[in-house]
Amino acid sequence: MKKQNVTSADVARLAGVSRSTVSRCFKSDSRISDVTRKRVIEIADQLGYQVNKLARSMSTKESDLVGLVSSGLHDPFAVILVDKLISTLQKMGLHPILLDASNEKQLDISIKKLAQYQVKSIVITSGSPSSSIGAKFINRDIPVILLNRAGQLDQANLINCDNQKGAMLAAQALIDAGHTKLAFINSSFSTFSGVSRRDFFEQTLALKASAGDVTLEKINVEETGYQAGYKAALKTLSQQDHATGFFCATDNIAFGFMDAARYEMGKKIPDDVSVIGFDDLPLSARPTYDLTTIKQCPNNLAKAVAECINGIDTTSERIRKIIPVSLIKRKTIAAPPYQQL
Amino acid sequence: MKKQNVTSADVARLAGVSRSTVSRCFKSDSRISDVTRKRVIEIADQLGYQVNKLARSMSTKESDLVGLVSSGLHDPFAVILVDKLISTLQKMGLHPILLDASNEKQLDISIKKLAQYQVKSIVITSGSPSSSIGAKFINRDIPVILLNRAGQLDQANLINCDNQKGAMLAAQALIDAGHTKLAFINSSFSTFSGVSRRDFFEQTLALKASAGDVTLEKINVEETGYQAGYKAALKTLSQQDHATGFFCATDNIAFGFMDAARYEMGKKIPDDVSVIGFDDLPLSARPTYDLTTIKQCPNNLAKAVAECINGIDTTSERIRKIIPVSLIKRKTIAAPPYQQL
DNA sequence: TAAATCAATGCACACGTTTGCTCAAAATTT
DNA sequence: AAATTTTGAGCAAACGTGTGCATTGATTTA
Repeated sequence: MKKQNVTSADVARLAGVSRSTVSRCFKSDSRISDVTRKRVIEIADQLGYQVNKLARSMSTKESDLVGLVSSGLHDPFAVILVDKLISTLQKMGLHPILLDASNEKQLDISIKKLAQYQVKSIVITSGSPSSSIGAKFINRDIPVILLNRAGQLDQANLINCDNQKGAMLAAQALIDAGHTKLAFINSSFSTFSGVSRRDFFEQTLALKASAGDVTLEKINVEETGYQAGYKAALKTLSQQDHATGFFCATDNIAFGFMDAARYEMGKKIPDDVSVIGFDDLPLSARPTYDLTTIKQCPNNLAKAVAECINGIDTTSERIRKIIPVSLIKRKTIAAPPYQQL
Repeated sequence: MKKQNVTSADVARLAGVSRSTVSRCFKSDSRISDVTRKRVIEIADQLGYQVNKLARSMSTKESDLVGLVSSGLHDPFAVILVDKLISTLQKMGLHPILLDASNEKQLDISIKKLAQYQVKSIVITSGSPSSSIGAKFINRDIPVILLNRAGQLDQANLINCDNQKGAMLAAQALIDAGHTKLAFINSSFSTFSGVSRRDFFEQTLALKASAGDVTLEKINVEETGYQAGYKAALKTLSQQDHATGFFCATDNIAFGFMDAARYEMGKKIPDDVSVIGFDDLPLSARPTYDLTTIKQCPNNLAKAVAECINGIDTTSERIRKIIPVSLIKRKTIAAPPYQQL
């Protein structure tokens, strides 16, 4: 009992023109007299006619559809990023099909289907899809954009926030405050961003260490996000001679760390321990945490993706883009406590 | 320089069969000899052939695409809900196209495009799209599902959490603790859920009020979410004889309320004021808040949507579904302080 | 005024599937 | 062995649109 779709033929008949003319009325470039166009559009509206994009795509071999794969919306920064991505794409007239990558098996199936929809491009945010899957897309000439994610794929376009600069700023901030016993907190299921930050952090310290001596403890916990930070605090702060300056791979981890430090271990922040995060989530600015952190701007990341998608047609070059970060000073870093005489 | 798509004709040629046969090999129902099917599929795999869903949809007039409109991912509960929706739909072999409804104008355009993609159904989560838009879809026989949202549209399918029960439980909890001066906190840009909870809260109190006397203050603030709660606390707690039992329309509002109450107004929770929220966000269980709240289960909501989408083919009846809620007792409700002798 | 240019529109094929109908061969029944 | 049913597979039309080419009438140029 489905109502028959109203098609271009219908409006053509009513307008007394050919289907071609109707078709051209809905594209900007074609030369159609203003008077005809106006009449046709009017009749189309009246009939409730809508272009069938599926048919159009088939004919033009182009599509407004974009695949957007994210490993669930559990990580708060991922949420903000996806949100920005969606609205940015929408403004460009592109339509994202979302894919959940939490379940690797499901993902494998679904990602294939994405190709079946002839998506214009596929953007993979930090998460777990195996690189072999991305390769499949490249085989079919569907451009792949890796966002804040490892770049195993040679042919993919890469967009990353400046983890190196961020890690450097974090190191600098802790050292400037006088800390010498530092630690890096992360989940052992960490994403590319996490290990990248750790490596650059370590690297920066190695440079500084020549001046004074600075120790670095690398802590990985078999949890993710908030829970990882929580567990990490329990573990490390119970030790006799624990570190005093903590760089958490993400703000979310920092929240867990702070909560456990305060409520379970009775530590004061920043009096007893200093903490710095990465992301600058909205929650970080709230009085509960007031977290000093490295800000990466989702807007700029989204903008870069947009430019990348548009640019892909024109250039065959793979794009490599680094998005700047900055230090946001709040209230979780202070001088280390006066400990041993 | 686009690589030519490999089509069913290509695999047909190589397999020495007709296109029809290839087509039927990828559908379950048709009668094709096992040996042919196996050979065809093998060749298809080898060629990297993928069904072109656009073409298929055009032929079958069916689509795996589903429109999912949400007013941005700012509200934390919305995020969880959307997340569950995406993974649930994915499991069903459906592909959600996400639409951001924050910007009403953009939305109007984008939602039209959704129809152009011949979506199987469109689900609108709590948010702002005008009801007239929904009506457009119904005109085109695209089923509309309203999720936690007002049901102005007669022909739409409705799925809501049990706001009535929730409000009742909240009222009961506060009254049982001994509170008589109650308040309801909400954003003045509130969604349907918010006003619904308020109305049921008031209604429940009216019943109780016959027994003892209970006052209700309704507070609306010109902010949203966390900020609304924050401002509300500043405003109401500065008054001489303020309420002691607060029902916040959402957990997120409750967080703002608690933060302001504690850090700006110097109140202790639950010693000075009691708070109850709605949603049961993960954050509510953390020690920072440990918020007593009404839990609504995103899983069940998503499941209901799934069933609804599936059921729509078979029955022409509009679906009305209420999803149960429950009270989660934590640490933000206690007896009111001993105030006036 | 004849020739050349141009603007507006129609024709018909292409895009990649699905599916009702047809048909031949094989299998089964009488 | 003849008649019937079943099985496997091909033909061709349909889905709704875009677009190169052809056509026609109007306008400009020589």
